Parts: sequence; C-alpha cells; structure tokens
Amino acid sequence: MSTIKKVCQLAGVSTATVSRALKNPSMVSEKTREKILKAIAESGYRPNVLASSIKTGKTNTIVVLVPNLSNPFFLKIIQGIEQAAQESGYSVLLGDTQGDPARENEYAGMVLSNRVDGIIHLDHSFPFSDNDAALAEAVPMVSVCERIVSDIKYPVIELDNYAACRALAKHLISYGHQKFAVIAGQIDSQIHRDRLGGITSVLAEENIAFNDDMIVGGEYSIEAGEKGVNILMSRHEKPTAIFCFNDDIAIGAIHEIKKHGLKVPGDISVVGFDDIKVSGYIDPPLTTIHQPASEMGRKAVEVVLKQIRKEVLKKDREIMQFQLVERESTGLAKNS
Amino acid sequence: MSTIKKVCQLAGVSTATVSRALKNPSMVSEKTREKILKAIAESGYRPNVLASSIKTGKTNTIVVLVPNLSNPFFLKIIQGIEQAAQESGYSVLLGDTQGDPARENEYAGMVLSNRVDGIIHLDHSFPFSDNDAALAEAVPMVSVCERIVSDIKYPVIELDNYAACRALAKHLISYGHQKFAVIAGQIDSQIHRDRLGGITSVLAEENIAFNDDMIVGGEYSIEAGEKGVNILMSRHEKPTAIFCFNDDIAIGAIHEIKKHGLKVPGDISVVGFDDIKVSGYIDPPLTTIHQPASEMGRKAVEVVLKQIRKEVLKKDREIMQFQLVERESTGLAKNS
DNA sequence: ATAGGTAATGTAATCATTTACATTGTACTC
DNA sequence: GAGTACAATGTAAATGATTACATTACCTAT
Repeated sequence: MSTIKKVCQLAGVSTATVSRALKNPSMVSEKTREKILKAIAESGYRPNVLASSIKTGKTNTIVVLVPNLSNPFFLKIIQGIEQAAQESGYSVLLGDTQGDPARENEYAGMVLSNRVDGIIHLDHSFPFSDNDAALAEAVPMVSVCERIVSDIKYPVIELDNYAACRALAKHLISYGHQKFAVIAGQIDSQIHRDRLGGITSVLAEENIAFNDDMIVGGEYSIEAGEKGVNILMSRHEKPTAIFCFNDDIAIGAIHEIKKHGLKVPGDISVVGFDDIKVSGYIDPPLTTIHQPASEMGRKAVEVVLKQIRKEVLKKDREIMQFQLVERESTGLAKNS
Repeated sequence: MSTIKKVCQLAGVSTATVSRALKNPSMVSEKTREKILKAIAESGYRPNVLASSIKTGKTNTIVVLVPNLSNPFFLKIIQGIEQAAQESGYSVLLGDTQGDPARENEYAGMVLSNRVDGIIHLDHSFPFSDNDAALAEAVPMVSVCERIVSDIKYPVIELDNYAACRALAKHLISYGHQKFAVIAGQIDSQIHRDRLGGITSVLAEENIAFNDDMIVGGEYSIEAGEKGVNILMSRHEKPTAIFCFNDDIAIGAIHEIKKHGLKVPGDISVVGFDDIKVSGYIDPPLTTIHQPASEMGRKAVEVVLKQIRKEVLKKDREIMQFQLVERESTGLAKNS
C-alpha cells in the first residue's frame, strides 16, 4: 500500500503539500495540484484514514445501538441514519445490543476510545457503565423513539406517543368498543407509559373501565402477540379490541385470534403501532400508527452531528408527526 | 481524555510497560500490573484505538455491503454477522449501497484506506472501481448468497439454489401443476440463473412446457410481486402456480391474487424463497425455502477473518443446507 | 567470584498523517 | 531598487499508541 511519501517522491513535493492538495486545495497552486493528482493516480495512493483521524481527533463514524435488529421498524430508522450519515461523510457502525447492558457498555465505550464520534441509541437504557458514567457527560448522544433515563440530559427524537394512542383509542371507541386489552412491549420504558397514558386518558374521559389486568405482553415480537392473545382468551372477560404496542405484536395477535376461530375485526379489532411495510399486506391489513421512521433516523444524525461539531442545539426534543392509518383490522364492536 | 502518558505518570512506569500490561499481561510483573490497573481506573484512561490501529495495521472492523436494507432476509444475515464479529472482537460497519456502483466503490474503498480490514458483500457486483481493481486482488472479501462476478476469485457462502428450486418444482408438480410462472428478482445474477435452471430442469424432465414469457419481475420487493401478478393476470394463458424468488415478492403476489378475487392455493399456488419470519404469519402461510440466514452471516465472518489473518482457506465455496417449508400457500392444481 | 541466562522494564523509533511555523519566491509600491 | 505583502512550499513537531532493541537486576551454575 503506498503512502503519502511515495506520492511526494513521484510529484517532487513535500508531504505537507500533498496533504494540503487533498484537504485544502486552495492552498496549493493549480500546477502542483495537477502534478500531485497525477502522482496519486500513478501510485494508487489512498490516504490512511487512521493516521488522519488520530491527528484530527475525528473518526467520522457514529455507532447505532439497536436492541433488536429483527424489528423491521428499527431497520427503517437505521436506513435513514445510514443515508443521512453517508451524505454527511459519516460511516455507521452497527451495535446490536440485544438489550444486554454489557454489550451496550461495550459499544458506548467506543466513543471513549476514539473509535466513533457519537452515539445514536434506539433504546431507553443509559448505555454507559458506572465506571464511564462521569465521562459520558460530554459524549454526543441522541436517543430515537425512546428516552434515555439518566441524570445527564440527552436530546431525543420521538413521536407523540400519548397523542397517537389517544387517536387509536378514539378510533376504536367510535366503532363502539368498550372492552379493551393491551399487548405491550417492554413496560419499563417511557414510551410504554406515554402510550398507556394516552389510552387510559381517553377511556377515563369516556367512563370506560380499564385496569392493569388487561395489560399483557412484555416484549416486542410476533410470539409475544400470540402469547398475549392466548392469555387474554383464557380469561373470563374477553376484549373486543386489542391495542398492540407494535406491528409485530399485532401480526402475531391477529394470527392467533384467527387460530382461535375468531374473526378480525368481526369478533375482535386489533390496532398496531409503527406501520411497518408488511402491515399493509397481512390479512386483514392492519390499522396502525405510522411513524416516519427513516426521517427519524435522518433527524437523529442531524442532531448527533451538531453535538459532535459542538454547535448549539435549539431543541433537545424533536417531536415527529404520526399518522393514524385506518385499514381493515378495526371495525364495529360486536353486540353494539 | 487521558492518554497512556497520564497512566505512566500515575503508575511511575514507562509507556511500554503500560502498553504491555494491557496487551501482553504476562510480560509484566504482578505488582506493576496492579499498580497500572489502579492508575488506569484512577485516570479513566481508555486506549485510543486509532493509535493502536495505525501501528498494528488492523482496524478490527469489517464492512457489510447490503443492496437493500429493507429486506428482512438480509437483516437476518447481518444479525448473524454482527454476532459472530462481536464474538471475535470485530465491529461491523454498515454499507447500504442500494445497488448503486458509486456507493459500492466508496464502501469497498474503505479497505484500501485502512478504515476496515475486510468486506462482506451481499450482492453479486464487483464493488471496486476500475481504478482500484488492481488493488482489489489482496483484499479480504467474501460474498454471501450471491457470487461476485470478477476476474479475481473470492470465496462465497451460498445455498444450493439449483437444488432448492428443483425441490420447489417437484413439490408443485406433485400437486398436479402444469402451468408455471416465475416472478424473479434481479435477473442478471448467478442465483437467478441457478434458481431458474433448477426449475426448468425439472420441468424439462417432466415434459412440461415453459418459456421466458412466463418470467416477470426484476426486483426483490412486495411491489414487484403485486406488479408481477398483474402482468400475469392480463395474459391469455394463466399459471396455476407461481415461483416467487423471494418472500417479499410472494407476499405482494398473494395479496394481489386475492385482490383479483382468486384463492391461494385454490386457484393459484405460490411459493417463496428465504423464509423470513413473517412468511409463517401471512394468510395463507407461505410455502418457501428456508435459508439459514444468520448462520450464513456467521460463516461469512469466519471466512473473512481467516482471510484477514492470512490463514489458508480449505474451500472457497461453502454450500449451506436449505429446507423446503411446506405451509398452506400451495395445494392441488385446479382442474386436475 | 564470574559468567551466563532470564525476567522486567526503559528508550526511542515507528506508524501515516496534519499543521504550526519557517522559508522562499514573486509581484507590487513608492 | 529597497521594502512589503502574500502566495506557495518546506521542515519538523505532534497525534497516541506499539515494539525492536537496550538496559538493569537478579538468580544460578561452575
């Protein structure tokens, strides 16, 4: 592999001039620049980014911490991140944490060992270990969808989950539903509280009874949707409408409801959350909340790059627009 | 950020000793190692991986080139890659190329500029530009699923697509199907030729007519499946069974067939390829070929790491086991 | 007691760049 | 024609680690 020195020799200039010809073309004369470019082509020279990074202190890389790579919704966010990063000359390191704190520590630590410049976190955990907590203060980091729980405030890109769930609840009530259940994802996060809060606020306004027994689940997966339905079906009092806290759960739930010989939405209406691609293609097509996933990813990049460049952030909370997508998994409540 | 020098001061030793205490603990005495560990904890020191990499010439990072991040099947592979890489102390850089040669060049070039040590390519294109082609010779690179087309031979991890499609064809013929169509993905790749070859070989053996008119498509997406069905349905001669070259296409196809008022498999049987998670949950559940996606990812990491370490590869072609998963999207042919 | 071996540590070169500072050269002004 | 300004380039220090080589100290065998 040829280094800058080979180019120097070929072009008959100093390393400084070669470096300038590449990073700061206006500082070298047209003539020498051409000479250098020719030498570069001839030698097949490629600047060693490591050497460059060590001097400038910038790696032009960000790491994305994902709790669950199988979730297509995260994928969409990551796609947005990747594109925006690329446009800004940044690379994206993938950190599949599986929600495991040890892995989160490891990936988050990359910013401390100069491997990456910033972190985009798709989970609510504080990814640094106790050891590193003090150092985390100045770390460029942003959370998407979830809100990071920590003493330090980090900017967040999120949906108005509360309002979105209010919209879903009103939609179902407009079809005459009175008996609701929730199949939730992880329940120790802020978005869970926001979503649940949105639902219960509407139910309270409408004087519809609801209690925590009607909340099942604990994981954002198809299997959790199946399992959730089975639990609900084993109960005496059965819901006529189920809020699933993501589309994967809803897909599992609908599948399982049909297995029980019941109709969606004839017997039970189901709503999801996220609007992943396939939700429009299952049977029945899913009523859900559309999140602008790839835009959220782009926004996250924008914010974390601003932090990296030490620009001032106007807002530390960006709220994205949701959209209620009415498809065919919701309909009139039975016996109403 | 504290450097190795601060640790030296605190521990009262030289940089060499600190470095050795971390990378080669057996070379320093127990006593000084403890002293150094204490100093590290005290200072919050994190080794700068850039400085380390520049000296060792290893970045401990590989880049994955993905043509299409929205495809859940690739995701599964990437998940396998990420896990295997992590276990070996490697990080994964994500390169969403969208099949764009310019982006491929850019990402592939990372190995030439010391940003990554190797490449895992999920597409069939030769990712280097003409400029860099000569340098590509020694680059650690492996292709998964597809086979890279180039003068240089790279190892490949793939399925026996030919045999898999033979199995699908035989399965459908056993249900009495005689009129087939194919909704393909990109048709200029080796896997397309292998898969098509598998199908036509069986049809030839059974004296079943088939010609290129019955091949539609050109992209691996849900939309391509819908469009493909519409083209086929506009024809005079309609198929009773459709081979979709991935599950996304099959999902779109089934959805569109039902829109036309036809039944799957009553009127038309549909098979997919890949066995993505959701394929078991659509209506009807999809008959498809299961690929061990995450194992393929793991295998790819194994192979590329061997190349990086300049170990000799026993095989330059790893063929993975497929499995025909019979679900409910296939059944007896109409009028048979 | 001396030579020789070994374990532990230190010194300083090295990796490939960037960049502060120094130098050179040219053109322009009075 | 001396002085000034500025553009272009060069020199060498610096980035933060690793590591070849040098040194020291101590132990053992003769």
